[in-house]
Amino acid sequence: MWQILALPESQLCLSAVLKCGQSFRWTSIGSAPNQEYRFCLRDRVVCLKQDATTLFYRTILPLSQPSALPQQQIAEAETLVWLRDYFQLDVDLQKLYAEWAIRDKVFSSGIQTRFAGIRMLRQDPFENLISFICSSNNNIGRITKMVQALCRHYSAPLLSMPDPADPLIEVQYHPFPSPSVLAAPDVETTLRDLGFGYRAKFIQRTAKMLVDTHGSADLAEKFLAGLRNASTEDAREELLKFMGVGRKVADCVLLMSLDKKEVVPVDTHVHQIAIKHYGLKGSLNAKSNMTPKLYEEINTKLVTVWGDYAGWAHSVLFTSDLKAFSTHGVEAAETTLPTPPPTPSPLKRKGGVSDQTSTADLPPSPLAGRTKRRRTTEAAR
DNA sequence: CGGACACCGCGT
DNA sequence: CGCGGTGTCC
Repeated sequence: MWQILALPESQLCLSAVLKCGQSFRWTSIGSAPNQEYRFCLRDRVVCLKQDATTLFYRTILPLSQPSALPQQQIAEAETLVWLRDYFQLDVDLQKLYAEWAIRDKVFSSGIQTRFAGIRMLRQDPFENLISFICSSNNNIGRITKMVQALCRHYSAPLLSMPDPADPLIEVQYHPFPSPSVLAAPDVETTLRDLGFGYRAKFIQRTAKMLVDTHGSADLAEKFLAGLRNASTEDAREELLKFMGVGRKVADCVLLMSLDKKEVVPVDTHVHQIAIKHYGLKGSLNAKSNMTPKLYEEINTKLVTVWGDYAGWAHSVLFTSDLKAFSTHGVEAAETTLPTPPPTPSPLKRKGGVSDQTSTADLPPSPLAGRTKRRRTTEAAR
């Protein structure tokens, strides 16, 4: 039943951090052995699980007949191809980490070992675009709920299965809705009622603009995916045309969906990291507005430090700074390093400047120990 | 062009 | 009050 997901480096199974795009959820595959993580991938639900040494996957097809073994094998083969694409397994991550460690002391002193195996996912452009439109003035926990509400409300469930943690609960797996569905005029009102606030209009307008411009949802999605072949500057220019998409959101989509590996999205959080570790001017206390000029300044600096995969490096630093991962890999680092740093995280911020990454911002991780599980019976992919 | 300011709702 | 910002106005 379970298939082996062959990995280019063993560390991935132990400490990969997966940001499941549409659910906008950070989770660590390695943090809770043998727990399942599931998400919709195109026409199916994919389950991931890992033991001490290996990452496994399996495929659940909708309406799948009990037998049909050949069909299942074909599906597993397809899933493997898609997972390799989704995890971008052809990118040699160890080589990248080695380069970052040479270029950057922050990497070589702790981060490199504690946060090994973190790779950028190649996420669907449309769902990622909408997810990040939701992210303005917002925190991860609420963004996750909003995107799940979007899926639950605007797409039919692919299938339903018992919750791995509690088999008495059936979980419905909804794919991300199509642009044409979200383009309907009444979507704005509905999303407002669902608590999306001013972002309701952005989502509806963006979806409508996509469908109107390209004629159909299918062509719209093909257009977005086609931006993978455009230059970073051209692709960014296209993204900035959408309502609710500024520089930060555009850069997130460029990096996480459009293969622009060098792009470093700058938010207040990254700003703090840049000040603390990379000599950017600014105060850790005063919240200065992010001007285009300052954005470029930070961006340029970080690209200079990290090189042409700067966006990937940024993801590692970002994860290491999340409170939910503040103790991640600390013990491993202590046993490996002769002189371990006394602080749990070298990047840990001080003071109450922007404490947006408290654990309360994060939804319960499906692979982390479940202490308090929400009663929701549906899961957006 | 850069600098204010509002924007929704939720958590602290 | 502030949040992993953006549109709009001046």
